Amino acid sequence: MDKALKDKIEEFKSYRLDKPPLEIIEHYKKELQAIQDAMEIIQGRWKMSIIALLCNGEFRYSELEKGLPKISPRMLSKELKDLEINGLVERKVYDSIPVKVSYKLADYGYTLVPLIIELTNWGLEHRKMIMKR
Amino acid sequence: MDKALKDKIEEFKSYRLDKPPLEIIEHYKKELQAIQDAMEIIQGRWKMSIIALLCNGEFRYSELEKGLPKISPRMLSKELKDLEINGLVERKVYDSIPVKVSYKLADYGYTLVPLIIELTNWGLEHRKMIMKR
DNA sequence: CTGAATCCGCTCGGATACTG
DNA sequence: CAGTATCCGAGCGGATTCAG
Repeated sequence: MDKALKDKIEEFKSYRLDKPPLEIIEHYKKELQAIQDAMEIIQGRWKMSIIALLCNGEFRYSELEKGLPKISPRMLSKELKDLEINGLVERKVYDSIPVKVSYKLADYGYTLVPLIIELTNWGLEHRKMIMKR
Repeated sequence: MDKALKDKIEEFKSYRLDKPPLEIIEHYKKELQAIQDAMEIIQGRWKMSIIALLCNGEFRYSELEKGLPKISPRMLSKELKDLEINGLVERKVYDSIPVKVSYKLADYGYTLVPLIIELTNWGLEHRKMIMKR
């Protein structure tokens, strides 16, 4: 682990509440609830991947299938529906033949961008770490 | 939605790759993989909550149970084991009577702090949004 | 092309009881 | 106190087939 990271970790540790455990639990209740709320939305193997793709533009159903090579149509359609219900994704149907459907991030979906960025960064670093071992 | 947020969203949109979908998929492959790696680790209803608590100090098993009122002992012990295997959490046993076991974040666990922060922020905002509706 | 329908195994996660 | 053991249901998620 390099020094910059070690410093960073020390900085993080300094954020700690530094109280008896039961007091921490009491003071931290609201934040903990927030985390559980957030996790409920982004739960599932595919949701964040779909959102991350859509951060970069508009995609058709079949394009999303290409971007997520291992997803089954059942899952893709289910996850998209979930995301639409939660107001994160917008679905648009073009009345052409054959039918064309495109998905894009709703404005509300863009509020997840900072999270996506952190997730990506951590995932990249994590992979590096695993490779080293 | 307030103006500051709208501006933020516009800023995010400007990050977009702005290429044909299939090219985006190609260029974005590595990041997408990173997201899936990360999600695999933090997957599950309780993992991030446990890590978030441990960001604030050291907790005993029974204290964690108090902090996560709805978790069953089976889940708590399983999730803690997962986190330990992934090098995120450290487990320490004190040979007293009765036995005392404490859990704390490993250094590697602290690398998740930025993610926790974003998750918390988004969860708090999301809750506000839901309330308004 | 964009899914919906069906079937099925597996794991997640809860409830309860029990142990060193 | 810190878990383990056992049982169970619900839903995740894959594979395949079919429809508009």
